[in-house]
Amino acid sequence: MGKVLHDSESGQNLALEKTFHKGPWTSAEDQLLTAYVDKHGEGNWNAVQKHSGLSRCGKSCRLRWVNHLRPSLKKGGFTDKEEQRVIELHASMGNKWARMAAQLPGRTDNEIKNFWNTRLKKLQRLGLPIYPDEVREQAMNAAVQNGQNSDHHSQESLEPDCLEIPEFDFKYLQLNNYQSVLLRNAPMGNNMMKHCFFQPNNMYNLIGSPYMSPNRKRVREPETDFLDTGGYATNVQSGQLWNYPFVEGNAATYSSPSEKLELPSFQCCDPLGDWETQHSNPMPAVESDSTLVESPLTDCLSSGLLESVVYVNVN
DNA sequence: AAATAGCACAACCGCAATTGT
DNA sequence: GACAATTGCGGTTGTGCTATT
Repeated sequence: MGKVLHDSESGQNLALEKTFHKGPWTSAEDQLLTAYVDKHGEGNWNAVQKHSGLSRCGKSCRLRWVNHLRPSLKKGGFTDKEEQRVIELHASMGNKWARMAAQLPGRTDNEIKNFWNTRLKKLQRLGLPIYPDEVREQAMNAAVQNGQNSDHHSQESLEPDCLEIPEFDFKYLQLNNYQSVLLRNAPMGNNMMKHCFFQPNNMYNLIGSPYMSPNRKRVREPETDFLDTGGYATNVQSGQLWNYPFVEGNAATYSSPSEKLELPSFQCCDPLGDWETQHSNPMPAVESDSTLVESPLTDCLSSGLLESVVYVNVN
């Protein structure tokens, strides 16, 4: 890249201004950055280009180091255990990639984010639930317990700086009685019912956001776009407990101009009404990300948790 | 063989928080 | 306290590879 000319006010005097190289990193650049960090340590990233000869901005250097060059990074795909952990963490804290990465040694937020988004797309395309059955079961159990114990929202439990995340703690999940009844009374064979309930948005809206701390002020996106009715959400428009099918495939792309949902809401239907009716409606000829029905499980799926998700749906 | 879709990954961007002056 | 610089985070996009049609 090199340099770019910037017009001065008059447009006559052109000054050379340093710009930074973009795009994929070369091994030479990696070496320069690694050498710099070895010598000076992490941090002060804007000084890198000044002292190392790298023509990269500080942000880019930091990102490269954190995501690729750090010696502690784990290489290779996610193990089943790591997958499980990611799912649990996501169920617990949402799109808090950095926090999730802190719980997964050797993994970066970017890795986790990519993993999750890929997984999400895949599941959405298949019309499958985001969270495996066992995760949902745990959540439901916790929800039932919470129904008996209202002390789940203690100040202590909301302590923001408490980054220590329980193995899989759904104690923050809150369900009101109505939802609990719904869950308990859902027909056993009606997986759709359960799926609806534990789709991401719902899950998120069930969470008391314990990690969005008062101290840690970073509040970049609304925790929910739904009415907060005490730990769970209702659809603003319909007043129902369920979200309507969403249209865009990716969580990140599902947003209104003014506000963003943290997760996609591709939940199905009116749970109180005629799920059967809706479910029996002819579906669009072409399946898209906005298609919410469970599609025939003809796709070949990768091994691991995803398969288990498929399995529970088939049965 | 070419076109297309899906996937995995890398990197950039904008914004907000934090830190330094 | 105000401002600027730096850092960190999450969303998004681009690219290359592979599988499928």
